[in-house]
This record gives sequence, structure tokens and C-alpha cells, in this order.
Amino acid sequence: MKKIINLNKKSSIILYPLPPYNFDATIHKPSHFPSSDNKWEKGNYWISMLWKGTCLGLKLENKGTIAKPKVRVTIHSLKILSKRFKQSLISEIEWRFNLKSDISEFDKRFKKDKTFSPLFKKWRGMKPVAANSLYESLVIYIVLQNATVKRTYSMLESLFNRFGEKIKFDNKILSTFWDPKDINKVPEQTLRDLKLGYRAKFLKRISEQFDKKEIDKFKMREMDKETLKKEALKLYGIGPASVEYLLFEDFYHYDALETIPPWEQKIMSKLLFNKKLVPVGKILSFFRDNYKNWEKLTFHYIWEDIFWKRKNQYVPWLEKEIRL
DNA sequence: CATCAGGGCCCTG
DNA sequence: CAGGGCCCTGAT
Repeated sequence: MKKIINLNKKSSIILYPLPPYNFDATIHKPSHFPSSDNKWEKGNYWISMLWKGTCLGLKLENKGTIAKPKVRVTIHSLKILSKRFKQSLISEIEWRFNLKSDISEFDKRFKKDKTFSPLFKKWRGMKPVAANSLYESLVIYIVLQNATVKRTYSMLESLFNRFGEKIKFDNKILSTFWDPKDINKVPEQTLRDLKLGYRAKFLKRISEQFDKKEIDKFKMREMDKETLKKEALKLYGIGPASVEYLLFEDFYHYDALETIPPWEQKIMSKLLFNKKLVPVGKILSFFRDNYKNWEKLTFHYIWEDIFWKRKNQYVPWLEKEIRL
């Protein structure tokens, strides 16, 4: 059992997201599998973060409304942080929690949508969130591949326990990720022992690329969608399915809807057409024809809505499609 | 018990 | 560009 690190120093700042901003629906995604690096309760969110080699604990509190959003961020750390460090950290936090991207056009354009206006209204101000760093997201995409939820969860938790730390702040104990070099320096077999299977090689290669600073996430944030896509596909172990998540969830391309994995296809078939299985092409053109430029964001609203429902009530047909 | 596909990806031919 | 192989797990 590793020692728990107490983060005793803290400082707070108020941030103002661009409206509309739905705090809970943006920060918490019920469709995602649970992971011990973060915790959500209505209006509050805790997550561990590594920034420039420093281990931090963030607490975010909702202090505003969708139309007048306001978020209080408390940064917990072991040592007092310099002003310079905090400045870079705050702009990173603004990116990660998607405080500044503009979805007001989407908001206006589909207000009167004949099919989904109630749903758009219900989740007004919901955006994708890249609460994890790019490296951490890639780790998650790798453990998602060809695995059930349970297996994905256990692979990630094994990695946390082997390579990460446990931190305590605001009465929460959370896992942290690790520096890519920690994985780059261990043999592949260490990862295989954690039951990563063939993904071990992917994780090692990606960790190596990050350790050698071959990937510039800031540059990637500036790229147009097609360039970014090509760039991301160069990452070893990252293919079309992972890139599909990456473009939307990590780089906020709201129109990035090109492929739909089988289980999502089944669920969307039911939700959109009330059928068992509709061809992917038909689902794609439904979004393209009706929600141009906002295809994936629209998909996201429909998608998360059913998973929010699942939190409060049992949805038998959905349960069957989730490989737990 | 064995067999097999899978919420992919890489590599080979 | 099609298809085999890969770690494991759960379904049959």
C-alpha cells in the first residue's frame, strides 16, 4: 500500500465560462466508465491533475447558472505555487473544462428543433470535456479497446495502483496518473502482468512518444480537423475508433462524426428509429442532413441523455447493449 | 468443457 | 484493401 499524499496548501479562483455552460452536464458524463482519479456530485467535482510535473488536486464548484455561469476552482497542492505556474495552470483548466468554446450558434439554431428541442433544452449548455490531459485520454482510449467495461476499469485501476499516487484533499482520496517516462522505462512484461494484453505495446509506444516530447498538444489544438485527424492516426495504437473520440472529446470538434462503433450503433438505432439495427450510413446521414456542423454535439446530447436517465431508472433494452 | 466474437489496431500479403 | 492475430472475458 502506497502512502497517501496530503495536499495541504490551497488557493482559489473564480472563472467565468462562456454561456451557455451547463456545469454538471459538461463535467460529468454518465456514459463514461468510473475512474478513481475523479469524483462528481451535483455542483461539485474533484479531480487529480499533473501539471508540469506537479501533482495537484482540483475542486470545481458551480457558483452560477447556465446563462450566467461561474465556477470556483480550488487548487490543492503540496507546496505553495508560483504566480507564473498558476497562470499557465489556469489557462489549461479553462481548456480542459471547455470554458471558452462557443456553442451559442448551436443553442440558437436548434431551439425550435421539431424532434429534439425538449432534449436540447434540458441539457442546454452541455459541452464535451477533456478533464484529462491528452496523454491520459490516450491511455483511456487504449484500455477501452476490445474490452468490457469491467475489464477496462480494472486495467486502468491496475495502472493507477502500479504507476500513480494516491492524493488526499478536501476529504477525498483520488488516484493520479503518472509521468509517461515511468511507463517508458519499464519492460512491456510489467504491463502485461497488469493484464493489458496486446495493449501493453501500444501504451509503451505512446508513453515513449510523450516522454520524448514528440507530441505537441498545443499545436494540435490549433490544427483543423483533417490535419489533426491525420496527426492523431500516427500515434501507435490509435486508429479510427479512438480518433473519433479524440476529435470531439479532447479537441472539441463539434462536427466530428464519421464512424459509429457497434454498440453505439445499436443504441442510436433504437433512440432515433426505434429499430434494432439501422446501418451506420443511415445514422450518419441523419445527423448530417439535420444538424450540419454540429453533428457530434447533437449525437452527444442524445447519447448522454439516455445515460442520465439510466442513473435514475432501469432501462432494460439499454442495459443489454452495455457490455458490463 | 470448448469455442468464439468483441466498445480495435497493426501488419502482412 | 482484406483478413489474421492478439490478451482476456463472457456468451453459447
